Amino acid sequence: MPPKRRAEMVEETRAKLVRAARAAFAEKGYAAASMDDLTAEVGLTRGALYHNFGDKRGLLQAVVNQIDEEMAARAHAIGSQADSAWEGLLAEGAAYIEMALEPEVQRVVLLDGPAVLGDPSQWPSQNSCLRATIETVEALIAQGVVKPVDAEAASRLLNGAALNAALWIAASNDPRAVLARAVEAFRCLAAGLLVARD
Amino acid sequence: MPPKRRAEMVEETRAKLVRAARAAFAEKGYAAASMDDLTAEVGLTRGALYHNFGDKRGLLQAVVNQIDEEMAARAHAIGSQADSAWEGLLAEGAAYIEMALEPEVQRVVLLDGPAVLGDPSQWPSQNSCLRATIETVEALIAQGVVKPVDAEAASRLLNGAALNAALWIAASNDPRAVLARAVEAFRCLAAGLLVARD
DNA sequence: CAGACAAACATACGCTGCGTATGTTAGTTG
DNA sequence: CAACTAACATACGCAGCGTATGTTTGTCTG
Repeated sequence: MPPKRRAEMVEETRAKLVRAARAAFAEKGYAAASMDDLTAEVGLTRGALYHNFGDKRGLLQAVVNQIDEEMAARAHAIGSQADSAWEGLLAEGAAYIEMALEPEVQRVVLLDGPAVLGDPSQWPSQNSCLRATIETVEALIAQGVVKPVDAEAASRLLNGAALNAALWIAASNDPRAVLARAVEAFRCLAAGLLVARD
Repeated sequence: MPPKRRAEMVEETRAKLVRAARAAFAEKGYAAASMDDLTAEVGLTRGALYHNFGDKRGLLQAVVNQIDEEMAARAHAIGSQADSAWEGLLAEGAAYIEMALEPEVQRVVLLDGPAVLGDPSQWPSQNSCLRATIETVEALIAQGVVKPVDAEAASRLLNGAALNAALWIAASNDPRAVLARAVEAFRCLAAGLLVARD
């Protein structure tokens, strides 16, 4: 094993802290997660935490950024393999809803994130999911598939709808059934963006 | 002044606590609001709080219920004076977006509420706003104006879209301008529920 | 290559704040 | 009017965050 450089050690420490925080925040929620327990689980102390991330919020920010980027990557991968750009948008929305079913996403990104860090669109990660949706909508407008609406406004509402659907599904007794209802309603609403039909 | 009955005193105490909590939660957020300061402002101590509401969460629940009911009443009043049921739904949505601009609603009901109390639809207040929207949608379906979609699913997504729009607006530099963009996009999405157009 | 310097943590401390256990007062009932 | 209880206030313990202060280990320079 080659001797570890300083930078590598730091990166490893940060990664360990973020990994532990991800699990703790998802399981207990931000407020109930103890920084002492968190750091001890990976053989560190709070000293490492406050050195690397400033404070508890800083750690949450790092966790949120990581998850958010993973979500955007997954959503984009799913959306890009659809037959048409329009179907891509719908698939992207459905994927977003499904991802939000994971406790990590739900608890950390959708519930505690906004409450502790404020409006998601102001986050450093710039809410990757939102940006991806905006680009897709803009492309659809350019293709003449979607009406020349405000792409950002439409994307934000679409994402908001998907987000709320996810909360609904997660709290339900029969997630699979509710998921189907939510996706159907999502497709229906999104159709409002299309140019005249029939 | 007639001698105050015991029940009246209790009701007055509860009202004072809820009023103080509303202000404190809206201004500082749930986590940063101190129960000591809160109660002292209305000449009480934490003893009164834990006796009447059980714990800090209980107080938040009471505050949320109160605001939620006020919102539903306002939205219903606005929606019911529209020319048609369809315009009523749109007006209701717009009203919901506008109400969410108030710090009280935004901070307490939309951010801290879900994070601390969990999914809003599981709240004792049953999320009055959602119920109102569902009823409106069901009526529109019965009238043949809206496609026979899942009323609950559609209502939840509509509300979610409005909610997200509100967060966006509140964080923007030019709320009035963004409000207009959001309402326009909302009308556009909602149109997806209509039966065939043109 | 030795000494200085700073980064990367660990340790120790204080303070805030929640919840609870225990008092105290005032109203209600038999 | 005496016993009882609801409605608070007071007092205490404890967890947890942030910070101030050590300590070690790498890195850089003359």
